[in-house]
This record gives sequence, structure tokens and C-alpha cells, in this order.
Amino acid sequence: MNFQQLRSVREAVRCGFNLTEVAAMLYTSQPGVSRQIRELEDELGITIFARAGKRLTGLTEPGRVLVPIVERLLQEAENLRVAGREFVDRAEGTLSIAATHSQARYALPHAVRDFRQHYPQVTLNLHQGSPKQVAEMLLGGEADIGIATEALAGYPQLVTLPCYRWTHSIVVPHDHPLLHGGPPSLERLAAFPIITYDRGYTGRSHIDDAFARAGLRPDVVITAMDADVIKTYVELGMGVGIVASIAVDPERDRPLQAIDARHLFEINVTRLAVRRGSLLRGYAFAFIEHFAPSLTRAVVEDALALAIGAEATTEAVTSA
Amino acid sequence: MNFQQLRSVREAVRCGFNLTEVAAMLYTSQPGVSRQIRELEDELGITIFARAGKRLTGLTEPGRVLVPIVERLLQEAENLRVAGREFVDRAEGTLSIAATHSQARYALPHAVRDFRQHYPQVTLNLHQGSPKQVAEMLLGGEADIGIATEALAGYPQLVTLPCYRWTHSIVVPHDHPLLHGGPPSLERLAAFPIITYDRGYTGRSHIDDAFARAGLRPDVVITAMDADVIKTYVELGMGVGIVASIAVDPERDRPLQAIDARHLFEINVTRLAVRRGSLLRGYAFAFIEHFAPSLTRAVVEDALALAIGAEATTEAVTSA
DNA sequence: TATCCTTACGGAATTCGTAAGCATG
DNA sequence: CATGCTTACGAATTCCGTAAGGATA
Repeated sequence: MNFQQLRSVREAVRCGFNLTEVAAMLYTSQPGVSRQIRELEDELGITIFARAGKRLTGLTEPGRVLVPIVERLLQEAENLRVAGREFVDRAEGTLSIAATHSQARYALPHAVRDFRQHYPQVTLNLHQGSPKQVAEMLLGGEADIGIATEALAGYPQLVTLPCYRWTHSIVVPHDHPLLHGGPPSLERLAAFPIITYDRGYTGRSHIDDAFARAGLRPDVVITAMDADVIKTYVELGMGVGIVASIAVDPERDRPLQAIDARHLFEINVTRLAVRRGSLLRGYAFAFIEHFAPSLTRAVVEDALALAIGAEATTEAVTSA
Repeated sequence: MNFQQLRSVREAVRCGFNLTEVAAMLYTSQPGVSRQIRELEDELGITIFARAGKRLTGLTEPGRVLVPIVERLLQEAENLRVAGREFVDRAEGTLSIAATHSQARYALPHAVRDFRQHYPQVTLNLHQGSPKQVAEMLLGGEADIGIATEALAGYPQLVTLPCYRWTHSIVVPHDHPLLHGGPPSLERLAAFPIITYDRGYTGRSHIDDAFARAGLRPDVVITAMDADVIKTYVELGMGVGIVASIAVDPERDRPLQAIDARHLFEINVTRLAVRRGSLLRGYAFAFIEHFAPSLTRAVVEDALALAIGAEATTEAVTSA
């Protein structure tokens, strides 16, 4: 058993069982990968991959059990390297953060600025993507920390922690009817064409939920992945915008006016996620604490140590 | 990074930093081991072992962090092999059980007999030792399951589960004064020379505690590791025995009479332990359930999944 | 027929053990 | 001076990539 065999197996799963692709990912030859996998199967005495003729098609029953162990093993190997680097220089290295546009644009800048002052030697890598992509970057080991409001739950391999709460605002051009007559109701709002986030982005689900519960079918005319695009179309008079309150700045967005909408839509919680079982650099904890002061190193480490579905043990004892 | 390097590091810690001994354990040459360790240190960029001149003396600060990761990694590698074997043949393999004399002699035989009937192809390995040795056999990977009444707590790397409760009995020759006058008190008992278990064995601590709480200093004239020895000396009239109730059989121990002592000493709980993070064969779960029916596979797996000191996470969230 | 995995083979790199060297208690 | 780690070197093994072969959509 060696690491190259294990890497080949992990990568084969990730690449959809295409060994040619695996070889490219691991910078080696395709026959090499084929051999690595077969040798591991021989050593363990089982077949990990289901084959249709010569082609790999999926995992066998044993494979489904083994692959998670392989993943954990390689994760620990990575942890070893990370731990080494931590002792070489606590203040030098790389930190990869995956975040949605909203977070990268409005929530992260302060934390990033503070972090860079404290750790000028750390290369900060900011990846942007949909919540799903954020989760996958974490799972693939491309990102150390993920930040998003939606879709981070439902990955048992990720540990998620609440960072902060926020609400939506309605943005409209000056002299819009909604500015008069007090806080608007969902009914009044639904009378206008709506411009808001794509499904799966920045609290969109809470917006849909609110309208659905009220029995309303709003006319969503434009959707976008970020508030900047939404605001642009609102300025053009295409409709009424619904964005995260944090995304509205009275100074910058002078052509627009914001109406607080926290009475209409459920409160959103932005969450931070890390891969379960991963070892974080010291400065990663520092970044997290800059971003969400309640998430101290101790809190994050506790959450990382917690096992999947951990519950109280039964201390049932039979009498002899 | 390769497995031989990691094995060398783990074994070096276990062998008290004597690389010559490590080489013997790993069936290789001493310069080889030396090189493995040096190469891993070079690759990680840190020194794992503290050196006095050319001699290894202990772990460095980084070493103390890295070694537990190495142990987990090698544990996962072992899990991989175990998982493989499980799929090769569910009913064939080896099961190593470490137990104290009391358990091996009185509690285990029924479970062992039942187990052998169900799994005739499994080689059963029964190691005997002190509770401390039981714990160390688990930690060293020599035993899969450990069973003892004392000293299994206090090893964070072990998961312990309660199996059954039991109490002590007093054993005396026929016509002994303690047989008359109702259930004896601690005071009356302390008036006789006592023969019981060694410190650290089979509920001895509860015996000492009871006397100490009553302000009594019993005259313990003989101690032994097992009830058979104790009973032998009681038969010889050397004193009054205190043994686990389970160890007394009216038929076999005809020269003796037993007096229930559950009113005098605290109830004992025999515990089963497995190494945290280890993967057990299916038949290991079966054995555990034969031994302690309350410990179903689900219960044991839940306990294994629980992390060290797992507690509820704080869901404290700051407001944006 | 193009894609994808396996088998075969030869060269290169790695690995490992023996022997010698050196420091320490 | 015995124990224990390191260095040096040569042989054996292992590893890996190229080239050819065969199966499948």
C-alpha cells in the first residue's frame, strides 16, 4: 500500500472513473494509474471499482466502504504537511477562501484587510463561486474556508458554523410609489416586477418562501448572482430590487433608495464551513476570528472535533 | 512521504526512541530506520525528535503535534486492510481479545463458546494481563477488544463501554464465625485477616474505599491477581476472602461458603474498550453483543464515532 | 472509429542492507 | 568500551513511461 495508489483511487472517484483524466490530474501516465489501482485491489484482495468490460463504471460495494477511509487517510497525510508548515513559519503560507459574490464583495473586505496587516507573509487566495461550488472547493481540498449563506448544510463532510445574521432590503429608484405609505407589505411588493438573486444565492430561498406562504406569485423579471447587477437594472427602471441589506450603501448607490425589508423575509444566517477532519493553520483561525469574532479558535476546534451525528451514548448496563 | 517513514516514527516513540530496537520491530536495518526518519523530517521541514548529540532523546514540540497525526494515519491504513478482509470473507479472520484473569476465567467463557459456534473460521486470540496491560495491548494494536473492570478510563485514545454490573462476596471456610449473626458489617469483617485482589485488579479499589470511608484499616494478609489463588488460601484457613461474586460456585467450591457482600462494597462495572478510530470486523461486533447484549453494533459504532470530549457546539451568532 | 483500459518491456530512479565512522554515557 | 546514530557505497529491487493490444460505445 502506498500513497500513489490511494491518490489514484481518490482521484478516480473524483474524475468520474476516467483513468485517463486521473493520469492528467496526477501528472503521470494512464497505464501507471491503472496499475496503481489494480495493485491496491490485489493487495486488499477485493475489487474497488465496478468494471464494464475494461471500462470503470463505478464503485463496488466494498469500494463504497473503502473510499471514505482512503479519503480520511489522505486527509491526515495532508494534515501532516500542514502541521509541518505551521512549525516552519507560523506567519507564512497560503490561505484559500471560497466565498459567494455577496460575501466576497460586502462581508469579507474588512476581515481581509485586517488579516493582511497581521499576516503580510500569507498568500491569500480568494475563490468565488456559487454556494455549491464553494462546498465542492472545500471537499476537493482547493479551499480551506468556505463562506456562504445557503447550501452549505447537507454535506456531512463539512462542518458549518454560523457567522452573522442579516436581512434583506428593497431597493427602488427615487420617487418610487413603495417609498410612501409606510413599510410595504408583501402584497404591495408583489405588484411590481421583481429583480433579485438567482435560486440558491444569498437568501433567495427565504424570499421565495415568504411569497409562497402569503399565497403570492411575484413577477421575478430578472435574476442575478450579485447585488451589483441587480442594482444596475433597478437603476434602469426595470423593477424593484430585493438584495441583502449589507449590499446597499446610501453614498455609492445615490440613484437608489433602500427600504428595510426585515419584516417581510426570514432572517438569514451566513455560515462558514471547513472540511471535517482538516487541520487549519494558526492564521486560518485568526482569519475566522477576524471575520466572525464569536468563532474563536476554541469554538472552531471543538466543532471540528465533533463526529458525524454525535449524540449522547447510552450507558445502559445489564445486571450480571 | 511513505508508510515506512511513518511506521518508523510511530515505532520510535513506542520503543522509547531506540532506533536499533525499532529496526528489529520493523524487520529492517537500523541505518534504514535512521534514514526514514531523517527523510520525513527533511520533507516536512521540521525536526520531530529531540537529539542529544547523535542519540534520540524524545519528541520536539512539533513532534508532539505530528505523532498523533501519524498514529491516526496509520490507523486508517490498518482500517483499510481490515475493511478489505471483511469483504474477502465475513466469517474468517482473527479476533484478539485482551482481558484480565477474572474476565477470562468467569465472564468470557460463555461468550467465547457461543462465538466459536457462530464463527468457527475465526481464530480467537485471548490475551491475559493486568488492566493496564489490557489498555496497552489495545493502544499498540495487539488486541481488538479489551475487557476489564478497572483502569480502562483515563486513556483518551480508548472508547469504553459498560458491559455488566457485579458485586463482591465474602468467602470463608465452613463454620466460620461470619456465617452467623446475619449479614456482616465492615467492622466485623475487618476483625479477620483479609485475602483479596492486588491493587488495580477486579474492584479492589472499591474494597479499599469502603474500608477507608468507615475509618477501618483491614489486615490484608495476602493479595492475588485472581480468585482461584484467593480461594485456595481461604481453604487453607489463612483468612477471609473477598472476591467477585461471579467467581464463587457452590458446587466447585464445596470447602467454602459465600456470603453476599453487596451491602458493603460499591457496585462494580466491567467495561469493554476498543481503540478510538479503529474499524472492527463484523464478527467483533457479534462477539461484543454475545458478551454484553446491550452493546449492539449500533451502540458500539455510535460510541466509536464520538470524538474526544465531544460537547454541544455553541450556536452563538453575532448580529451584522 | 474513437475512446479507454490492459499488457509488455526496458531504462531509470529509488531503496535497502552492509560496512565503516563517530559521539556519548 | 559498549551502545547507538550517521555516512558511504554498491547491488537489487521497484517504479514508471512508452508502445502495442483489445474491448466497448
